[in-house]
Amino acid sequence: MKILLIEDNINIGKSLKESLEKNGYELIVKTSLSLARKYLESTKPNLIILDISLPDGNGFDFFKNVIKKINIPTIILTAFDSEEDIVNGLNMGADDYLTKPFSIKELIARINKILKINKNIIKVKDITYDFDKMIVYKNNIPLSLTPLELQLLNLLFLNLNHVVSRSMILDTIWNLTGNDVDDHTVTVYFNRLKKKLDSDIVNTLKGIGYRIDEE
Amino acid sequence: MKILLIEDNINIGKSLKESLEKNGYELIVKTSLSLARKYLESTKPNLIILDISLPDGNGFDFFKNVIKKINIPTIILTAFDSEEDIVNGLNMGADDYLTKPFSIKELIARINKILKINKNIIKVKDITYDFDKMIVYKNNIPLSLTPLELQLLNLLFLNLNHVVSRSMILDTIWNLTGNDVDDHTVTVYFNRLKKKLDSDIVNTLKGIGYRIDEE
DNA sequence: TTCTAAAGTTACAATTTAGTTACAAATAAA
DNA sequence: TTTATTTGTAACTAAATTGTAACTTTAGAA
Repeated sequence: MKILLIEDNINIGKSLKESLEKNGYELIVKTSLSLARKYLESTKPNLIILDISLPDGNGFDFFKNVIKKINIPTIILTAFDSEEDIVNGLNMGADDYLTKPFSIKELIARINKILKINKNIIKVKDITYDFDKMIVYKNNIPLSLTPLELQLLNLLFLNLNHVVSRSMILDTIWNLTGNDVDDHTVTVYFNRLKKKLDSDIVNTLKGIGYRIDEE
Repeated sequence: MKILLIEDNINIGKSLKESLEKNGYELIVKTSLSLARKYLESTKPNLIILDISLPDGNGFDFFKNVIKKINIPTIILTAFDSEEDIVNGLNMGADDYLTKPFSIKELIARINKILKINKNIIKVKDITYDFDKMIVYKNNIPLSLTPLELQLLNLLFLNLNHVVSRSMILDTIWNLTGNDVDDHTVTVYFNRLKKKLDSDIVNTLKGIGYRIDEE
């Protein structure tokens, strides 16, 4: 498990590296937002620990503009301990917010919790979908889906509990801005997908789209 | 959303009740573990806020022996602020751990996070409308509406507390700039919709339009 | 209170939509 | 190159949705 620490205080970086490695994590430390951004271009860590006050900018903005888009769980770790900052950080979508000075053990406990929750595996009824591996299992037995079927299912799982419209599907999977496109293709694909899944996890909303619900 | 607070300090109970109710939550307060246990026999709240030091026992044990078994998300809220207690509480499986004195706003932000509050749900009387799933529930039982009926209702919910005129309906749903269009179609649709909803949430304003009011 | 226009109600035929199956073209693998 | 797999299209079926017409009721103005 890879954790990225964005923090300019070198002492914190050093002591965290030691503690986290003892707990089986790999810690990468970046001391500025620009270095972090560069790192994130080529690597996707499992979790980010983010300081707010950094030499080349503000962590809140970085969270909103960069991290949210690539969807990596984040703990904000900062000296900014005002109620407003904490509430703001949490409401922005940070998975946790810790104020300095902090307990390393507590941080590790909170990291463990978040990584446990943010497993990239979703199970709905008898179907298990692994986002990282892009594998679909039915009762733990891998299904063989074609690339397009997989993309389709991926889109549905990415929008778990949300309706995905046919036009969005055509747009995302076929890169077509649905106007005079053959709409039936979507129907046929869902038919194939449903047959392979042999499970009623895919809901059809006539005239609207398709949806998978969490249980 | 029902939240159970297990806490013997009556002042905390009172101020939390007020704040949480402002945020759309229902708070039930129990001042001892035995009372809480009794309550949990007949009801399943969506979240529990648990104090540790209670007149008839220890919150940690209660969490392990009672709450974990019925699997309800829990925030531990206590004066026990030692690193050991915090780590212990989190590792036991509590969803969060806050120490007293605490900020009510932060608590609410953490509650929201845990409940993953979906702001895209509106409830009016016995009808619940889920914008994400595009489902309408009557007393939590899904109604089967046709696409146009759903669009119609969607329009009314989007304009909650505001009148939607017939011409706007024709314009939005039927893409017609209402002139010589058959106006009665709208009437018929509202008739069908009202019949399915079997609830008096849709108000008719003769000569003006239709409206749904928040409670 | 009466009258009238607006809204409610019911029934039905026409249309739309999704599901299904089959097949040929395109692509990838042996 | 041959073979297998994947992909897009077409034709058909079944079912639900939709719009209209004809008739009734209601609310508010005169």
